[in-house]
Amino acid sequence: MSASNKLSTAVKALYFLSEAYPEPKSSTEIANSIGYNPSKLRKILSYLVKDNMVISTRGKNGGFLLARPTNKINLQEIYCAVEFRQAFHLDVSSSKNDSESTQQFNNYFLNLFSEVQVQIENKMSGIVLKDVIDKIKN
Amino acid sequence: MSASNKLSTAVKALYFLSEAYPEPKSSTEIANSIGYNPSKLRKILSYLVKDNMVISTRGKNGGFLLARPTNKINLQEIYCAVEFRQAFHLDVSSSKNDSESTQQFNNYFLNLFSEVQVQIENKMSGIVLKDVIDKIKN
DNA sequence: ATTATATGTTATAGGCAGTGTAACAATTAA
DNA sequence: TTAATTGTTACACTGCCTATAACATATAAT
Repeated sequence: MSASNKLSTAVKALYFLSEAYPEPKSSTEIANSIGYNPSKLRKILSYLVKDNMVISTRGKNGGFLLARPTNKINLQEIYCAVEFRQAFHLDVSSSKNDSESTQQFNNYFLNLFSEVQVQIENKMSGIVLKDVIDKIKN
Repeated sequence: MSASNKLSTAVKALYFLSEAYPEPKSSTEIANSIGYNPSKLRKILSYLVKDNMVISTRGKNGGFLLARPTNKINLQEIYCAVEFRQAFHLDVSSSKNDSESTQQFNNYFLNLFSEVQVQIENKMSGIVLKDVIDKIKN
């Protein structure tokens, strides 16, 4: 992948917000709790805001608030929000003057990897934030 | 992943060697054919030699030769030979002074991703070089 | 033996992405 | 009006991959 530091950071932040709910929390508070840089965290949280998983309010006493119950947010959604590349993405070097067979190999791997990508997406879609939280709490 | 330029390059080279068999081919010949740098290609081929998929002979009239029939080489084996990182590898930032819940989240994703990794390995193990060649030849 | 040729390995320079941090603009509640 | 907070941009640093060259090692042919 490189399986997304951003994904796990987002999940940790969402967990923190779910525990704090309904009190909004600042990026500094969250970052201190999960051991991350406030500025980078704001960037990640801004993606979650755009995809309606988190509500943000600026200004004094502002902060971030969970927008949905934890069983209405799945991992695939979080992943897509924070990471633009597919989890399992293709990286074959290709140019126009490749031979025909080279291009066919490239296409073969393109298809193979998109199949794998679908499997991963299905798996992650089936896991909601609540599942993860329940599991780590034992 | 980043799904391995090296993997597809190795497969292209193995295909070229299977067509040339039993005549050995030099890294320069192969590289020209598949559009790659001879020096980098030698590095990749050296891994295939170590894992007994290819035989190399140095010196005049030397070169590379396929060591096994194409139905006895699978994609997973090629991948492991040329790429050290797992196809789907974990990259969570962790340090000693992480909170307990942070560590639990890290472990959760570690497990999740290793499950996915097993799925990918199973899929790639089931595909032999011959399958790929047959498919690209239609 | 010598030579030509090929692999195997090391080195180097450049690019590109991710990281960690700071700084600033935009916004808003008090 | 002010203080606080998000949202965004910038920057230096690192690490990894790429592309290429150069050199050490080995070997078949002569």
